[in-house]
Amino acid sequence: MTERRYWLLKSEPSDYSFDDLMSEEDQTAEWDGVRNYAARNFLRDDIKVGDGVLYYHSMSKPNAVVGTAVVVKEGYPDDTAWDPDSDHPDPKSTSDSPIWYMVDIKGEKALKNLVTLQQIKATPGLETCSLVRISRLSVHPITQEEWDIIIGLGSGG
DNA sequence: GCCAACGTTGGC
DNA sequence: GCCAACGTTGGC
Repeated sequence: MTERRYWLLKSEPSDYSFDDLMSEEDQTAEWDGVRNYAARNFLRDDIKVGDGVLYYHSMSKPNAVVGTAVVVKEGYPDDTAWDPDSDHPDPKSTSDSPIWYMVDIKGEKALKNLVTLQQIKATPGLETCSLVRISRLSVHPITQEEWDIIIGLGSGG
């Protein structure tokens, strides 16, 4: 019995925004460029096809969850690591022994209302979520309860 | 294996 | 631009 899990993925909108994702063919993109071991482990080991994704804009005005997506391909080697022309090359990672992993996600829909970091910090049930506690991580596991609260806030209810 | 120095992320 | 938090690196 596989249980659906939920994740929060961070991106700087000036780098790759939720609108950029929704503009892709099939609204699908590789989630590449993660160069942090904790985040890598989630991408490689834990994120499965069908898992729910909250798309969060960092370094933005405002910093906020802006939309939802779904995982359509699970952990596979991030080939941008050994592309010297990519944005995040890492010569230690090779196609024979990859270090970094990525997943593919498909954008679903923009939230009706942004759910800002301020709101998240001020909302009972969210104030201890991973995003608040470990702000530097780019991939966060979230619970179903946290997912439900954020979706509720985001749909204006 | 410890720890200091340094680099990066990201909120403010 | 500053600073806190945390990861990585390298000397010992």
